[in-house]
Amino acid sequence: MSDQKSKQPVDDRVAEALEAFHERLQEEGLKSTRQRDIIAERFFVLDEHITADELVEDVRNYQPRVGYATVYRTLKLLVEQGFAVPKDFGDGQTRYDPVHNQDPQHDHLICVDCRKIMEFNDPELNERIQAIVADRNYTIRRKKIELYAECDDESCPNRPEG
Amino acid sequence: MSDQKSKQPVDDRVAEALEAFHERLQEEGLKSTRQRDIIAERFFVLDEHITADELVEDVRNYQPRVGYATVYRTLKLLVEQGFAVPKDFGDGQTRYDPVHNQDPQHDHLICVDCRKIMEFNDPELNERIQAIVADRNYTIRRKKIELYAECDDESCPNRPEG
DNA sequence: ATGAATGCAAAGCGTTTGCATCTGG
DNA sequence: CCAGATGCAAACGCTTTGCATTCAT
Repeated sequence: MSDQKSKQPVDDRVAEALEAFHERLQEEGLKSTRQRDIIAERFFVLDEHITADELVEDVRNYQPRVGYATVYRTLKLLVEQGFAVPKDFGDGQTRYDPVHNQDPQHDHLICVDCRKIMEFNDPELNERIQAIVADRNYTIRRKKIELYAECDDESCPNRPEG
Repeated sequence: MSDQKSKQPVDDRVAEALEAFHERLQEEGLKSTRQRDIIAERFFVLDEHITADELVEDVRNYQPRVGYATVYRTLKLLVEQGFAVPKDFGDGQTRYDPVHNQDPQHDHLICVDCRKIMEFNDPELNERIQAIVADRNYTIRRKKIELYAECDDESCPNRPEG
């Protein structure tokens, strides 16, 4: 029922990601600004399927005057540099997942009723995918797997509909 | 006028789909109008990963004054009634796939360089997915699987590199 | 100091909606 | 007839961009 991601020290993971991000900025000759750092840090801390909107709101707790443009630009940067992956679950806004060195490519199981998003990582599934791609002489870059289903949570408003 | 993609009787499949669509309209007390019929027919005929925009352009060959609103509304109707599935490949616009009774749920392999979209259907993959969902006491409704990879086509740009 | 980053507002883009007008059952 | 469908334009929500200002290096 409950699904915890890991007991690893989250702060360490965040710090590691931030350090790598900062390194990359230097390598690229880009600047490390206050808002950029905060946005990246909060992005790694939140660690959810965050929308730009949610991130703006959160970051404004630390940097009240931050603009959407800056957050979008930073998200774009994070994606370009491989620290984030954009996801689309069909609700009109793009969500972003941080890419941790450890947990590389998880997939998603989404309840069609309550919209709860559960992550999973299934090695057998990944093997099969690898085989499918290799059979066709492709070289895989990334995958997007979303399973839409009904969960059996009591709190799920399984509305019958008309 | 030369755009057949299989040797199967495409016309039959289209006719079948149209008939089913028409039936459904009657069941729902909805009307069968000229533009609605054309849009649905062209949608089934094109049978690609069509965007609303492309469909409008195509339909205007038959119904010049058709508006985006009508096409979007018809696509929405097709989705609601189970004749179409919206897909998002991350390029900013929604694409639609017709749902044929036969070929139920195919997945996609997309070249990150030339954007070519290849369909596939892998029973083993489907089995594993079924297991993943069942293990968590979910009931699957639909899935979205997109594999982004580099193809080895000669016509594919961006091929070599470092 | 100087080019990059920010914030604001305005523009873009795909999609949806309000409304007056048509049309099919 | 009359609810439902259409076409147009305007509205919408998310995302991007132009530009003057600010800031890191």
